[in-house]
Amino acid sequence: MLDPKLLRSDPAAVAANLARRGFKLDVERLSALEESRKKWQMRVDELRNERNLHAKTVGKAKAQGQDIAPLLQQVESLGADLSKVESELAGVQSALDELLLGLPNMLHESVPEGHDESANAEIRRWGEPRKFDFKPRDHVELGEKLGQMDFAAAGKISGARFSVLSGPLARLQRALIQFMLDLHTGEHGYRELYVPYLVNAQSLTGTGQLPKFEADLFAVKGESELYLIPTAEVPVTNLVRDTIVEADKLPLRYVAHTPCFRSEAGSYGKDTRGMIRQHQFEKVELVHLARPQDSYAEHELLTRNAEEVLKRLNLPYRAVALCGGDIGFGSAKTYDLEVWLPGQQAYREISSCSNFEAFQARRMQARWRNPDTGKPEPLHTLNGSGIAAGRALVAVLENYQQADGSISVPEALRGYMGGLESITAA
RNA sequence: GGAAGAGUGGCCGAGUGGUUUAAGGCACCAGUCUUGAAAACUGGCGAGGGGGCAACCCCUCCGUGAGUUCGAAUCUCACCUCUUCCGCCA
Repeated sequence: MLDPKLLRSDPAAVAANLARRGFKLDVERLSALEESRKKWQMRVDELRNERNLHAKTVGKAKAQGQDIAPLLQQVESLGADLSKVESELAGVQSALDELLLGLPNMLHESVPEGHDESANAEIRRWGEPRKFDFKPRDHVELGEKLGQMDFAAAGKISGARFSVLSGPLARLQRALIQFMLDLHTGEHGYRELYVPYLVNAQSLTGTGQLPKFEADLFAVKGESELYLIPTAEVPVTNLVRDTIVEADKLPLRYVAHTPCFRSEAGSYGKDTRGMIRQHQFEKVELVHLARPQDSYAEHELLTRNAEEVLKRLNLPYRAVALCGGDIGFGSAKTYDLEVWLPGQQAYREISSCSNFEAFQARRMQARWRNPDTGKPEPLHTLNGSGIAAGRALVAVLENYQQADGSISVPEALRGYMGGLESITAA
Protein backbone atom coordinates (compact mmCIF):
# COMPACT_ATOMS: atom_id res chain seq x y z
CA MET A 1 0.00 0.00 0.00
CA LEU A 2 1.14 3.49 -0.77
CA ASP A 3 1.58 6.16 1.85
CA PRO A 4 -1.97 7.52 2.24
CA LYS A 5 -0.64 10.91 3.30
CA LEU A 6 1.41 11.27 0.14
CA LEU A 7 -1.53 10.06 -1.91
CA ARG A 8 -3.67 12.80 -0.41
CA SER A 9 -1.13 15.59 -0.45
CA ASP A 10 0.41 15.05 -3.88
CA PRO A 11 -1.62 12.67 -6.04
CA ALA A 12 -0.10 14.12 -9.19
CA ALA A 13 3.40 13.07 -8.17
CA VAL A 14 2.18 9.58 -7.34
CA ALA A 15 0.38 9.34 -10.67
CA ALA A 16 3.52 10.43 -12.51
CA ASN A 17 5.57 7.77 -10.76
CA LEU A 18 3.05 5.01 -11.38
CA ALA A 19 2.85 6.01 -15.03
CA ARG A 20 6.45 4.84 -15.34
CA ARG A 21 5.19 1.30 -14.91
CA GLY A 22 2.35 1.86 -17.30
CA PHE A 23 -0.22 2.17 -14.53
CA LYS A 24 -2.82 4.87 -14.84
CA LEU A 25 -3.86 6.27 -11.49
CA ASP A 26 -7.41 7.59 -11.59
CA VAL A 27 -6.71 10.75 -9.60
CA GLU A 28 -10.21 12.10 -9.99
CA ARG A 29 -11.90 8.97 -8.72
CA LEU A 30 -9.42 8.75 -5.89
CA SER A 31 -9.92 12.29 -4.70
CA ALA A 32 -13.69 12.03 -5.13
CA LEU A 33 -13.72 8.94 -2.92
CA GLU A 34 -11.40 10.57 -0.44
CA GLU A 35 -13.55 13.65 -0.22
CA SER A 36 -16.66 11.58 0.22
CA ARG A 37 -14.98 9.48 2.90
CA LYS A 38 -14.00 12.59 4.78
CA LYS A 39 -17.51 14.00 4.57
CA TRP A 40 -19.18 10.85 5.92
CA GLN A 41 -16.45 10.38 8.51
CA MET A 42 -17.13 13.81 9.93
CA ARG A 43 -20.87 13.21 9.94
CA VAL A 44 -20.42 9.86 11.71
CA ASP A 45 -18.09 11.39 14.29
CA GLU A 46 -20.58 14.14 14.95
CA LEU A 47 -23.49 11.79 15.54
CA ARG A 48 -21.42 9.48 17.69
CA ASN A 49 -20.30 12.40 19.78
CA GLU A 50 -23.90 13.39 20.24
CA ARG A 51 -24.82 9.86 21.24
CA ASN A 52 -21.94 9.59 23.70
CA LEU A 53 -22.73 12.88 25.37
CA HIS A 54 -26.33 11.87 25.68
CA ALA A 55 -25.53 8.46 27.11
CA LYS A 56 -23.48 10.16 29.81
CA THR A 57 -26.33 12.48 30.68
CA VAL A 58 -28.66 9.53 30.99
CA GLY A 59 -26.16 7.74 33.18
CA LYS A 60 -25.87 10.69 35.52
CA ALA A 61 -29.63 11.23 35.69
CA LYS A 62 -30.19 7.60 36.47
CA ALA A 63 -27.55 7.64 39.18
CA GLN A 64 -29.39 10.50 40.83
CA GLY A 65 -32.64 8.62 40.61
CA GLN A 66 -34.28 10.98 38.12
CA ASP A 67 -36.81 9.93 35.52
CA ILE A 68 -34.92 9.18 32.31
CA ALA A 69 -37.91 8.57 30.04
CA PRO A 70 -37.98 12.12 28.59
CA LEU A 71 -34.26 11.95 27.95
CA LEU A 72 -34.63 8.72 26.02
CA GLN A 73 -37.35 10.29 23.92
CA GLN A 74 -34.98 13.02 22.82
CA VAL A 75 -32.71 10.60 21.00
CA GLU A 76 -35.23 8.26 19.50
CA SER A 77 -34.19 8.91 15.95
CA LEU A 78 -30.47 9.20 16.60
CA GLY A 79 -29.70 5.51 16.34
CA ALA A 80 -31.34 5.21 12.94
CA ASP A 81 -29.60 8.32 11.64
CA LEU A 82 -26.29 7.05 12.86
CA SER A 83 -26.57 3.62 11.32
CA LYS A 84 -27.58 5.21 8.04
CA VAL A 85 -24.48 7.40 7.81
CA GLU A 86 -22.33 4.58 9.15
CA SER A 87 -23.32 2.36 6.29
CA GLU A 88 -22.68 5.19 3.84
CA LEU A 89 -19.19 5.54 5.29
CA ALA A 90 -18.58 1.79 5.18
CA GLY A 91 -19.52 1.72 1.52
CA VAL A 92 -17.16 4.54 0.61
CA GLN A 93 -14.42 3.10 2.80
CA SER A 94 -14.53 -0.32 1.18
CA ALA A 95 -14.47 1.20 -2.31
CA LEU A 96 -11.48 3.25 -1.26
CA ASP A 97 -9.72 0.25 0.31
CA GLU A 98 -10.25 -1.77 -2.82
CA LEU A 99 -8.73 1.00 -4.89
CA LEU A 100 -5.78 1.43 -2.53
CA LEU A 101 -5.01 -2.30 -2.34
CA GLY A 102 -4.96 -2.41 -6.12
CA LEU A 103 -2.31 0.30 -6.49
CA PRO A 104 1.21 -0.92 -7.27
CA ASN A 105 4.22 0.40 -5.43
CA MET A 106 6.02 3.55 -6.50
CA LEU A 107 9.31 3.04 -8.27
CA HIS A 108 12.71 4.00 -6.94
CA GLU A 109 14.31 6.76 -8.98
CA SER A 110 17.06 4.42 -10.20
CA VAL A 111 14.62 2.08 -11.96
CA PRO A 112 15.20 2.20 -15.73
CA GLU A 113 12.45 3.55 -17.98
CA GLY A 114 10.83 1.06 -20.34
CA HIS A 115 7.76 -0.95 -21.24
CA ASP A 116 9.04 -4.52 -21.24
CA GLU A 117 12.01 -6.74 -20.48
CA SER A 118 13.93 -5.45 -23.50
CA ALA A 119 14.46 -2.23 -21.51
CA ASN A 120 15.96 -3.95 -18.50
CA ALA A 121 19.46 -2.73 -17.75
CA GLU A 122 22.35 -5.14 -17.37
CA ILE A 123 24.23 -4.20 -14.22
CA ARG A 124 27.03 -6.75 -14.32
CA ARG A 125 28.00 -10.03 -15.85
CA TRP A 126 29.99 -12.85 -14.27
CA GLY A 127 31.67 -15.89 -15.80
CA GLU A 128 32.21 -16.97 -19.35
CA PRO A 129 29.66 -19.22 -21.05
CA ARG A 130 31.43 -22.50 -21.65
CA LYS A 131 32.47 -23.40 -25.20
CA PHE A 132 31.21 -26.86 -26.09
CA ASP A 133 32.94 -29.07 -28.64
CA PHE A 134 29.60 -30.81 -29.13
CA LYS A 135 26.06 -29.54 -29.41
CA PRO A 136 24.86 -28.98 -25.85
CA ARG A 137 21.58 -30.67 -24.93
CA ASP A 138 18.86 -29.08 -22.90
CA HIS A 139 18.02 -30.31 -19.39
CA VAL A 140 15.00 -32.32 -20.53
CA GLU A 141 17.01 -34.38 -22.94
CA LEU A 142 19.80 -34.81 -20.41
CA GLY A 143 17.50 -35.75 -17.55
CA GLU A 144 15.42 -38.18 -19.55
CA LYS A 145 18.50 -39.79 -21.07
CA LEU A 146 19.86 -40.34 -17.59
CA GLY A 147 16.54 -41.97 -16.73
CA GLN A 148 16.19 -39.69 -13.72
CA MET A 149 13.72 -37.04 -14.90
CA ASP A 150 10.22 -38.18 -15.82
CA PHE A 151 7.57 -35.77 -17.07
CA ALA A 152 5.26 -38.49 -18.34
CA ALA A 153 5.02 -40.02 -14.87
CA ALA A 154 4.34 -36.60 -13.36
CA GLY A 155 1.67 -36.01 -15.98
CA LYS A 156 -0.05 -39.23 -15.02
CA ILE A 157 0.08 -38.49 -11.31
CA SER A 158 -0.75 -34.78 -11.41
CA GLY A 159 -0.84 -33.22 -14.86
CA ALA A 160 1.23 -30.84 -16.93
CA ARG A 161 3.95 -28.68 -15.37
CA PHE A 162 5.10 -31.21 -12.80
CA SER A 163 8.15 -33.44 -12.74
CA VAL A 164 9.44 -36.57 -11.08
CA LEU A 165 13.14 -36.79 -10.28
CA SER A 166 14.84 -39.97 -9.20
CA GLY A 167 18.16 -41.28 -7.98
CA PRO A 168 21.19 -38.97 -8.13
CA LEU A 169 19.21 -36.21 -9.84
CA ALA A 170 16.70 -36.10 -6.99
CA ARG A 171 19.64 -35.99 -4.63
CA LEU A 172 21.31 -33.26 -6.67
CA GLN A 173 18.35 -30.97 -6.09
CA ARG A 174 18.48 -31.72 -2.38
CA ALA A 175 22.24 -31.08 -2.43
CA LEU A 176 21.67 -27.69 -4.02
CA ILE A 177 19.17 -26.76 -1.32
CA GLN A 178 21.46 -27.92 1.48
CA PHE A 179 24.41 -26.12 -0.03
CA MET A 180 22.50 -22.85 -0.31
CA LEU A 181 21.12 -23.03 3.21
CA ASP A 182 24.56 -23.78 4.61
CA LEU A 183 26.13 -20.94 2.66
CA HIS A 184 23.58 -18.37 3.80
CA THR A 185 23.44 -19.47 7.42
CA GLY A 186 27.14 -20.29 7.79
CA GLU A 187 28.78 -17.48 5.85
CA HIS A 188 26.16 -14.81 5.26
CA GLY A 189 24.70 -14.71 8.75
CA TYR A 190 21.09 -15.63 7.97
CA ARG A 191 18.75 -17.30 10.44
CA GLU A 192 17.17 -20.43 9.01
CA LEU A 193 13.41 -20.81 9.26
CA TYR A 194 10.96 -23.61 8.73
CA VAL A 195 7.53 -22.21 7.94
CA PRO A 196 3.99 -23.27 6.96
CA TYR A 197 3.31 -24.02 3.30
CA LEU A 198 -0.37 -23.22 3.69
CA VAL A 199 -1.28 -19.65 4.58
CA ASN A 200 -4.41 -17.60 5.13
CA ALA A 201 -5.75 -14.79 2.97
CA GLN A 202 -4.56 -12.11 5.36
CA SER A 203 -0.93 -13.16 4.94
CA LEU A 204 -1.26 -13.07 1.16
CA THR A 205 -2.86 -9.64 1.35
CA GLY A 206 0.05 -8.49 3.48
CA THR A 207 2.68 -9.42 0.92
CA GLY A 208 0.54 -8.23 -1.99
CA GLN A 209 -0.54 -11.42 -3.80
CA LEU A 210 -4.15 -10.76 -2.78
CA PRO A 211 -6.58 -9.38 -3.67
CA LYS A 212 -5.25 -8.76 -7.17
CA PHE A 213 -3.49 -11.98 -8.08
CA GLU A 214 -5.71 -14.70 -6.72
CA ALA A 215 -5.68 -16.47 -10.10
CA ASP A 216 -1.96 -17.18 -9.69
CA LEU A 217 -2.52 -19.11 -6.46
CA PHE A 218 -3.67 -22.60 -5.55
CA ALA A 219 -6.35 -22.67 -2.85
CA VAL A 220 -7.05 -25.83 -0.90
CA LYS A 221 -10.50 -27.36 -0.69
CA GLY A 222 -11.94 -27.67 2.77
CA GLU A 223 -13.54 -25.72 5.53
CA SER A 224 -10.71 -23.32 6.16
CA GLU A 225 -9.69 -20.88 3.49
CA LEU A 226 -6.03 -21.63 2.91
CA TYR A 227 -3.68 -21.17 0.00
CA LEU A 228 -0.50 -22.96 -1.00
CA ILE A 229 2.40 -20.54 -0.78
CA PRO A 230 3.70 -19.21 -4.11
CA THR A 231 6.98 -18.33 -2.37
CA ALA A 232 8.46 -18.44 1.15
CA GLU A 233 8.31 -14.66 1.06
CA VAL A 234 4.70 -14.94 2.22
CA PRO A 235 5.07 -16.88 5.49
CA VAL A 236 8.48 -15.40 6.31
CA THR A 237 7.65 -11.73 5.77
CA ASN A 238 4.36 -12.13 7.62
CA LEU A 239 6.30 -13.05 10.75
CA VAL A 240 6.46 -9.33 11.45
CA ARG A 241 2.83 -8.63 10.56
CA ASP A 242 1.15 -6.67 13.35
CA THR A 243 4.36 -6.33 15.31
CA ILE A 244 6.66 -3.51 16.35
CA VAL A 245 10.32 -4.47 16.05
CA GLU A 246 12.83 -2.74 18.31
CA ALA A 247 15.40 -0.73 16.33
CA ASP A 248 18.39 -2.67 17.68
CA LYS A 249 16.95 -5.94 16.33
CA LEU A 250 17.19 -4.68 12.74
CA PRO A 251 18.14 -5.77 10.21
CA LEU A 252 16.58 -9.22 10.45
CA ARG A 253 17.87 -11.61 7.80
CA TYR A 254 16.03 -14.88 7.27
CA VAL A 255 16.54 -17.81 4.94
CA ALA A 256 14.01 -20.55 4.33
CA HIS A 257 13.69 -23.43 1.94
CA THR A 258 10.17 -24.24 0.82
CA PRO A 259 8.38 -25.69 -2.12
CA CYS A 260 6.50 -23.03 -4.09
CA PHE A 261 3.16 -23.51 -5.81
CA ARG A 262 1.99 -21.38 -8.70
CA SER A 263 -0.97 -21.88 -10.95
CA GLU A 264 0.85 -20.08 -13.78
CA ALA A 265 -2.49 -18.85 -15.06
CA GLY A 266 -1.91 -16.74 -18.14
CA SER A 267 1.44 -18.33 -18.98
CA TYR A 268 -0.03 -20.84 -21.43
CA GLY A 269 2.43 -21.68 -24.13
CA LYS A 270 5.37 -20.16 -22.24
CA ASP A 271 8.19 -22.49 -21.19
CA THR A 272 6.00 -25.54 -21.57
CA ARG A 273 9.05 -27.75 -21.94
CA GLY A 274 10.92 -29.05 -18.93
CA MET A 275 11.42 -27.73 -15.46
CA ILE A 276 11.65 -23.99 -16.14
CA ARG A 277 8.05 -23.17 -15.29
CA GLN A 278 6.36 -25.64 -12.97
CA HIS A 279 3.33 -25.65 -10.71
CA GLN A 280 5.60 -26.88 -7.91
CA PHE A 281 9.25 -26.04 -7.45
CA GLU A 282 11.81 -25.76 -4.68
CA LYS A 283 13.32 -22.46 -3.69
CA VAL A 284 15.63 -21.07 -1.03
CA GLU A 285 14.39 -17.61 -0.15
CA LEU A 286 16.17 -14.69 1.50
CA VAL A 287 14.12 -12.12 3.41
CA HIS A 288 15.46 -8.93 4.99
CA LEU A 289 13.57 -6.63 7.35
CA ALA A 290 15.37 -3.35 7.60
CA ARG A 291 15.30 0.23 8.79
CA PRO A 292 14.18 2.45 5.90
CA GLN A 293 17.51 4.26 5.73
CA ASP A 294 19.31 0.92 5.31
CA SER A 295 17.07 -0.81 2.84
CA TYR A 296 18.95 -0.02 -0.34
CA ALA A 297 22.24 -1.15 1.17
CA GLU A 298 20.41 -4.30 2.29
CA HIS A 299 19.08 -4.73 -1.23
CA GLU A 300 22.60 -4.72 -2.65
CA LEU A 301 23.76 -7.14 0.04
CA LEU A 302 20.88 -9.52 -0.50
CA THR A 303 21.53 -9.55 -4.23
CA ARG A 304 25.24 -10.21 -3.70
CA ASN A 305 24.44 -13.05 -1.32
CA ALA A 306 22.23 -14.65 -3.95
CA GLU A 307 24.92 -14.13 -6.59
CA GLU A 308 27.43 -15.91 -4.39
CA VAL A 309 25.49 -19.15 -4.87
CA LEU A 310 25.99 -18.94 -8.63
CA LYS A 311 29.66 -18.06 -8.22
CA ARG A 312 30.31 -21.04 -5.95
CA LEU A 313 28.57 -23.26 -8.49
CA ASN A 314 30.60 -21.61 -11.22
CA LEU A 315 27.50 -20.81 -13.25
CA PRO A 316 27.81 -17.80 -15.59
CA TYR A 317 25.16 -15.20 -14.93
CA ARG A 318 24.25 -11.58 -15.30
CA ALA A 319 22.39 -9.18 -13.06
CA VAL A 320 19.79 -6.88 -14.56
CA ALA A 321 17.79 -4.02 -13.09
CA LEU A 322 14.18 -4.45 -14.11
CA CYS A 323 12.61 -1.50 -15.89
CA GLY A 324 9.38 0.17 -14.86
CA GLY A 325 7.26 -1.89 -17.23
CA ASP A 326 8.68 -5.25 -16.14
CA ILE A 327 8.95 -4.85 -12.39
CA GLY A 328 6.60 -6.62 -9.99
CA PHE A 329 3.47 -5.11 -8.43
CA GLY A 330 4.85 -4.44 -4.94
CA SER A 331 8.49 -3.78 -5.70
CA ALA A 332 10.19 -0.39 -5.70
CA LYS A 333 13.32 -1.85 -7.27
CA THR A 334 14.24 -5.31 -8.50
CA TYR A 335 17.41 -7.00 -9.67
CA ASP A 336 16.97 -10.24 -11.55
CA LEU A 337 19.81 -12.72 -11.71
CA GLU A 338 19.86 -14.56 -15.01
CA VAL A 339 21.86 -17.74 -15.36
CA TRP A 340 23.33 -18.92 -18.63
CA LEU A 341 21.53 -21.95 -20.07
CA PRO A 342 23.53 -23.59 -22.88
CA GLY A 343 20.48 -25.60 -23.96
CA GLN A 344 18.64 -22.38 -24.71
CA GLN A 345 21.68 -20.28 -25.54
CA ALA A 346 20.19 -17.60 -23.32
CA TYR A 347 20.33 -16.03 -19.89
CA ARG A 348 17.23 -17.03 -17.92
CA GLU A 349 15.88 -15.71 -14.63
CA ILE A 350 16.96 -17.72 -11.62
CA SER A 351 16.56 -15.15 -8.88
CA SER A 352 14.62 -11.97 -8.34
CA CYS A 353 15.72 -9.62 -5.55
CA SER A 354 13.37 -6.83 -4.60
CA ASN A 355 13.10 -3.96 -2.20
CA PHE A 356 9.46 -3.36 -1.31
CA GLU A 357 10.26 -0.39 0.88
CA ALA A 358 7.19 0.16 3.09
CA PHE A 359 4.67 -1.24 0.61
CA GLN A 360 4.20 -4.62 2.28
CA ALA A 361 4.84 -3.22 5.75
CA ARG A 362 1.90 -0.85 5.46
CA ARG A 363 -0.38 -3.63 4.28
CA MET A 364 0.61 -5.84 7.19
CA GLN A 365 1.26 -3.25 9.90
CA ALA A 366 4.89 -4.26 10.27
CA ARG A 367 6.66 -1.51 12.12
CA TRP A 368 9.84 -0.60 13.93
CA ARG A 369 10.31 1.91 16.69
CA ASN A 370 12.25 4.83 15.30
CA PRO A 371 14.45 6.16 18.12
CA ASP A 372 14.58 9.60 16.47
CA THR A 373 10.84 10.07 16.67
CA GLY A 374 10.01 7.52 19.36
CA LYS A 375 7.14 6.45 17.10
CA PRO A 376 6.39 3.14 15.44
CA GLU A 377 6.94 3.54 11.69
CA PRO A 378 6.64 1.10 8.79
CA LEU A 379 9.84 -0.86 8.29
CA HIS A 380 11.18 -1.92 4.92
CA THR A 381 10.85 -5.45 3.59
CA LEU A 382 13.04 -7.12 0.98
CA ASN A 383 13.28 -10.56 -0.47
CA GLY A 384 15.04 -12.49 -3.14
CA SER A 385 15.56 -16.03 -4.29
CA GLY A 386 18.79 -17.37 -3.00
CA ILE A 387 18.19 -19.18 -5.33
CA ALA A 388 15.46 -21.15 -7.14
CA ALA A 389 16.56 -24.76 -6.73
CA GLY A 390 14.58 -26.20 -9.63
CA ARG A 391 16.10 -23.78 -12.07
CA ALA A 392 19.52 -24.20 -10.45
CA LEU A 393 19.22 -27.91 -11.17
CA VAL A 394 18.46 -27.08 -14.80
CA ALA A 395 21.49 -24.78 -14.92
CA VAL A 396 23.83 -27.37 -13.42
CA LEU A 397 22.65 -30.05 -15.83
CA GLU A 398 23.09 -27.89 -18.90
CA ASN A 399 26.37 -26.25 -17.88
CA TYR A 400 28.05 -29.38 -16.49
CA GLN A 401 26.99 -31.83 -19.20
CA GLN A 402 29.55 -33.99 -20.94
CA ALA A 403 29.57 -35.27 -24.51
CA ASP A 404 28.36 -38.70 -23.37
CA GLY A 405 25.32 -37.18 -21.61
CA SER A 406 26.71 -37.58 -18.11
CA ILE A 407 26.84 -34.68 -15.67
CA SER A 408 29.93 -33.78 -13.69
CA VAL A 409 28.99 -32.74 -10.18
CA PRO A 410 30.06 -29.17 -9.27
CA GLU A 411 32.85 -29.16 -6.69
CA ALA A 412 30.74 -27.25 -4.20
CA LEU A 413 28.08 -29.97 -4.20
CA ARG A 414 30.21 -33.10 -3.99
CA GLY A 415 30.21 -33.13 -0.22
CA TYR A 416 26.43 -33.17 -0.36
CA MET A 417 26.44 -36.00 -2.90
CA GLY A 418 28.44 -38.50 -0.89
CA GLY A 419 31.54 -37.63 -2.88
CA LEU A 420 29.90 -38.43 -6.21
CA GLU A 421 31.78 -36.75 -9.07
CA SER A 422 29.67 -37.70 -12.03
CA ILE A 423 26.04 -38.53 -12.64
CA THR A 424 25.57 -41.21 -15.22
CA ALA A 425 22.65 -43.22 -16.52
CA ALA A 426 21.67 -45.75 -13.91
C1' G B 1 -13.15 -35.24 17.56
C1' G B 2 -15.24 -34.35 22.98
C1' A B 3 -15.13 -31.33 27.66
C1' A B 4 -13.67 -27.09 30.49
C1' G B 5 -11.21 -22.39 30.77
C1' A B 6 -8.90 -18.06 28.70
C1' G B 7 -7.78 -13.76 25.05
C1' U B 8 -7.30 -6.18 27.88
C1' G B 9 -1.80 -1.16 25.71
C1' G B 10 5.58 -2.84 24.10
C1' C B 11 5.04 -6.73 28.34
C1' C B 12 2.38 -8.41 32.93
C1' G B 13 -2.29 -7.53 34.90
C1' A B 14 -7.23 -5.26 37.47
C1' G B 15 -11.85 -4.39 35.63
C1' U B 16 -19.22 -8.54 35.14
C1' G B 17 -24.02 -2.43 32.00
C1' G B 18 -23.15 4.24 33.28
C1' U B 19 -17.38 9.98 36.32
C1' U B 20 -13.47 3.98 32.54
C1' U B 21 -10.89 9.70 30.86
C1' A B 22 -9.05 1.21 31.11
C1' A B 23 -6.46 0.81 37.91
C1' G B 24 -1.69 -1.01 39.27
C1' G B 25 3.09 -2.87 37.97
C1' C B 26 7.34 -3.76 34.50
C1' A B 27 10.02 -1.70 30.57
C1' C B 28 11.16 2.96 28.33
C1' C B 29 12.06 8.61 28.28
C1' A B 30 13.04 13.25 31.01
C1' G B 31 14.18 15.56 35.63
C1' U B 32 15.86 15.78 41.07
C1' C B 33 19.79 13.74 44.01
C1' U B 34 25.07 11.88 42.85
C1' U B 35 32.08 12.70 40.99
C1' G B 36 29.52 8.99 37.85
C1' A B 37 26.20 4.98 38.00
C1' A B 38 22.55 2.32 40.72
C1' A B 39 18.63 3.04 44.10
C1' A B 40 14.97 6.43 45.59
C1' C B 41 11.74 10.33 44.32
C1' U B 42 8.93 13.54 40.59
C1' G B 43 6.86 13.82 35.90
C1' G B 44 5.97 11.71 31.09
C1' C B 45 4.69 7.43 28.32
C1' G B 46 -0.51 3.16 23.15
C1' A B 47 -2.26 3.15 17.87
C1' G B 48 -5.20 5.13 13.82
C1' G B 49 -8.59 8.87 11.73
C1' G B 50 -10.65 13.89 11.71
C1' G B 51 -11.45 19.32 13.06
C1' G B 52 -8.91 24.03 14.47
C1' C B 53 -4.02 29.58 13.06
C1' A B 54 -3.36 27.78 17.91
C1' A B 55 -4.11 26.27 23.07
C1' C B 56 -7.00 22.32 22.28
C1' C B 57 -11.17 19.29 20.81
C1' C B 58 -13.86 15.03 18.55
C1' C B 59 -14.21 9.80 16.71
C1' U B 60 -12.50 4.63 16.64
C1' C B 61 -9.66 0.50 18.80
C1' C B 62 -10.04 -4.40 25.15
C1' G B 63 -9.02 -11.67 19.80
C1' U B 64 -12.49 -11.07 15.00
C1' G B 65 -17.44 -10.23 13.17
C1' A B 66 -22.57 -9.51 14.05
C1' G B 67 -26.38 -8.31 17.75
C1' U B 68 -29.05 -6.30 22.41
C1' U B 69 -29.08 -1.21 24.75
C1' C B 70 -30.05 5.73 25.43
C1' G B 71 -25.08 3.64 26.80
C1' A B 72 -20.88 -2.51 26.00
C1' A B 73 -14.02 -4.26 27.82
C1' U B 74 -18.49 -5.98 30.65
C1' C B 75 -24.61 -9.09 28.13
C1' U B 76 -26.05 -12.54 23.54
C1' C B 77 -24.62 -15.34 19.01
C1' A B 78 -20.97 -17.04 15.51
C1' C B 79 -15.95 -17.55 14.35
C1' C B 80 -10.47 -17.46 15.36
C1' U B 81 -6.42 -18.44 18.61
C1' C B 82 -4.28 -20.30 23.06
C1' U B 83 -4.28 -23.43 27.73
C1' U B 84 -5.74 -27.92 30.45
C1' C B 85 -7.98 -32.79 30.37
C1' C B 86 -9.96 -37.06 27.40
C1' G B 87 -9.86 -39.65 22.61
C1' C B 88 -7.10 -40.47 18.11
C1' C B 89 -2.45 -40.01 15.72
C1' A B 90 3.28 -39.36 12.43
